[in-house]
Amino acid sequence: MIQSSASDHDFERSHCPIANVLDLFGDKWSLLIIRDLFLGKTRYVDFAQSMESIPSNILANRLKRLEMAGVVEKSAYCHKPLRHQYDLTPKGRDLLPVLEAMEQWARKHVAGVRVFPRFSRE
Amino acid sequence: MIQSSASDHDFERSHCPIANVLDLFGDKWSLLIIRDLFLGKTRYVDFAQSMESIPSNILANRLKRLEMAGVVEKSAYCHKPLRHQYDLTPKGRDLLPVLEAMEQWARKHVAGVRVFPRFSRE
DNA sequence: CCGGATCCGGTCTGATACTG
DNA sequence: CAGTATCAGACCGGATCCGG
Repeated sequence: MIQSSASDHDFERSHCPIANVLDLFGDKWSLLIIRDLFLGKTRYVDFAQSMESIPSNILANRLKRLEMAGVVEKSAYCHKPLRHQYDLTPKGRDLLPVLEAMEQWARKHVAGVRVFPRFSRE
Repeated sequence: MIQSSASDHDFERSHCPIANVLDLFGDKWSLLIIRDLFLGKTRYVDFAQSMESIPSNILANRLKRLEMAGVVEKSAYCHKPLRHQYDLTPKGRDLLPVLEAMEQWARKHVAGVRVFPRFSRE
């Protein structure tokens, strides 16, 4: 029997917590959007202008994904003309330790990084 | 002049710590390999068999990238036949807080995750 | 102008096959 | 065992276009 049964590798993607996180945020942009949300940005253009110009289709796609994942919430803050804003949900705010850990690592190991004006912790 | 000068967006990819980390590990597999290294795996086949079969070319590519980034070290543990092993460098071991933060988040927010037998903290 | 949607070329991913 | 080769298809990034 060459095919292994499910029991002999315990950390499939679906069961491993790290893999679960990476399935949601394992790309170059998602966590940068989360970072910008922590830094107080809320509107589409704010994200688009920050972080050396993320392509607009990628931005729209990621915002949708983050919204579906329940870490970002979209709401209208103006109806005429229609304008939206994006905010972190509690689930999204719980990602702060991940960003902080990354920031610490980069501060220690990557030369020339610029330190944040501290994430607004709430 | 349509092209904007470099000075008007402060958090370019090259200066933002988060972006720096994501440039190195911002994909679905790299941090899973790091995780496996923390869990004590050292050989190519160990990685290949873990994490629901990562394609072998991707694995080879990521190992090379991680090595070039200085977080993983490759050495021969046997010369006849030639066998290699991979180990975390101190720089790589400093990624533990990132993995822990992700694990915590998944444990809280993703259903059905299986908890690690605690990363071997050294 | 704002918030995307669409199109398109190019790069990267992933599955499998193959080699030393 | 430890990768490399190949190749189709997914995804990315840049530009442009469109409705409000």
